[in-house]
Amino acid sequence: MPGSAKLSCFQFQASRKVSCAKKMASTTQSSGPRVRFAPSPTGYLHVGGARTALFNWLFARHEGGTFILRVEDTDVERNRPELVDGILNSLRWLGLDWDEGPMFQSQRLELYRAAAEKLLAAGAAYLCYCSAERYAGGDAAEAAEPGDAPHAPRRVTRCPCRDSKPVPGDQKPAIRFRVALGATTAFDDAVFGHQEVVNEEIEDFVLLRSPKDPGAEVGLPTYQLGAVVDDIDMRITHVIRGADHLSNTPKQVLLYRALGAPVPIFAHVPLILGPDRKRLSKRHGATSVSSYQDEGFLPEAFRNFLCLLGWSSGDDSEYLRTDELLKRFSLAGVSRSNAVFDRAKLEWYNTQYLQLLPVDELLPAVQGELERAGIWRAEWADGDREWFRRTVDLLRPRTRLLPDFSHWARAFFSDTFDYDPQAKEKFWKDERLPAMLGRLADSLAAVTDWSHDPCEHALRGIAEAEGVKAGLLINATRVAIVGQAVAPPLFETMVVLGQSRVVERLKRVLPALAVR
RNA sequence: GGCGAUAUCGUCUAAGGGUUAGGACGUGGCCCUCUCAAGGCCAAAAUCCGGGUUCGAAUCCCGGUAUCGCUACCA
Repeated sequence: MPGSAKLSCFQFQASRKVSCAKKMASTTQSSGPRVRFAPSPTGYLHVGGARTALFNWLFARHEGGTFILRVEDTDVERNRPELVDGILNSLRWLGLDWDEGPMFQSQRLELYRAAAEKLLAAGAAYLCYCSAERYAGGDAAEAAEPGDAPHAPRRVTRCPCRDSKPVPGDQKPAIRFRVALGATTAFDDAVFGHQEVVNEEIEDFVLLRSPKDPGAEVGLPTYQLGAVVDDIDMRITHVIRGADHLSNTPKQVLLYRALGAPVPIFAHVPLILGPDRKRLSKRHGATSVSSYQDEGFLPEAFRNFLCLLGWSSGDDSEYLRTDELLKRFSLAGVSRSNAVFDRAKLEWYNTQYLQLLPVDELLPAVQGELERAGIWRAEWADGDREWFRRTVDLLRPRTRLLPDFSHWARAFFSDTFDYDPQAKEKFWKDERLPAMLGRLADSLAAVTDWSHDPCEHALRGIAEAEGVKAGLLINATRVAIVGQAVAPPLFETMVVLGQSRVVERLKRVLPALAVR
């Protein structure tokens, strides 16, 4: 059996790597748990992956451990290296910072090959010359059209190469793990509890693929080998990942044992589903983190929402800021059943954060949005910062997503804005309005102390003189100065816009009104 | 087909043998009001089915069903 001699290779590798990665922070080496997030660059970071990353990150931070990032890019067919940056950016946007990595499996191939060779030498693995088709044996029916050809019950197929001395065929061999029969494999999952399977149910899974490249001696590692070898090498103590791996875990437990390494603690987290309770996929619309970023969600809101999908603090808290999350997070709170991704609730979280966040924390996000819209002005960052702050504060109870600041609230930041036809239709009906608004413009122009009450007095005075309800004039004025039916209370809006702008916009609108 | 996992309002979840089964989103109503939000109040809304164990079961056990996952030289 492989002893500590086998392990020493990994220990050496591990310590070398760590000392390299940590050469700057050489002071206090954390002794807490070590966890990792290991995406593969076959797409953008999707919400399921993001939540897995979040749980890992929360666990690491809560426990004072280390969060490691590893890119699992061993599938050359589906791999898209250019996607890595996007994944890293999404993690950064979510505020999930990592302590080590990103490591790339494609750059660590020798490690996996060495491990496979050792297993081979120890008899824990064997060479398999079968093509994938031949290995699958009589199971070709599986590829047939669904609906017909019911499956024949079968046990896991064992490759003929396993026992007989294999005859090399025309293709180079893959290396398969030799699952020991007549035993069971068990582990305790931190979320799903004790798991046990009889080894007969575990197929002799591939460790190293047969080389595609005619020149290559050995092939690329499969997920099972790569993940286990790396988790050993990186001294991962807790493997927190999606529940789709629960059924694979016994294979990995077998691998840890065969490699003479301690088995980490596994914690599988339930999957995220679409509204139809199918696994969340593109069919359900936006599934990538970046698309939510683009839509104008706040990362903290998104994080809060994601965290409460499949995890509960145990009490009734819904609104949990990051420090609160960090304080409370534990694997014990992770649910065992899959959760439906509920966009409406996500939006609710966003409105909550838009309103409850200290304004100053919101300003950079709003600035970013205005920049995107091309209406940001540099003076709002320094001289007029207080004005900007007040305006954002005034607007935010009515915002749901960041683009609201540059869409319906555009008139607060720019002099070029559109008038909503429905708003005009609704509030510019009365034929007395042109005259009243003209008078209001004059009256407002004469105000000396431009603030809430004088504005209100001016308007109500005119409404009274004309014998109309103040509301009529208020609503018409709102449309005139911001182009929208939806906006903050009128007199606060006036104060924020400033006297000259309000008067100018009222006058500008008069001709159009008179025509009606 | 085999193996595994899961099952509480439409959705996210709380209640680890004794509660009128709680909260949140969403939905409906009312209040507030200058539009629209926000906010406040109220309402409807659930223990998958069947057996056990127990004085007592959402909770423990068994069976069924449904759903999800794995069953790849994907991860």
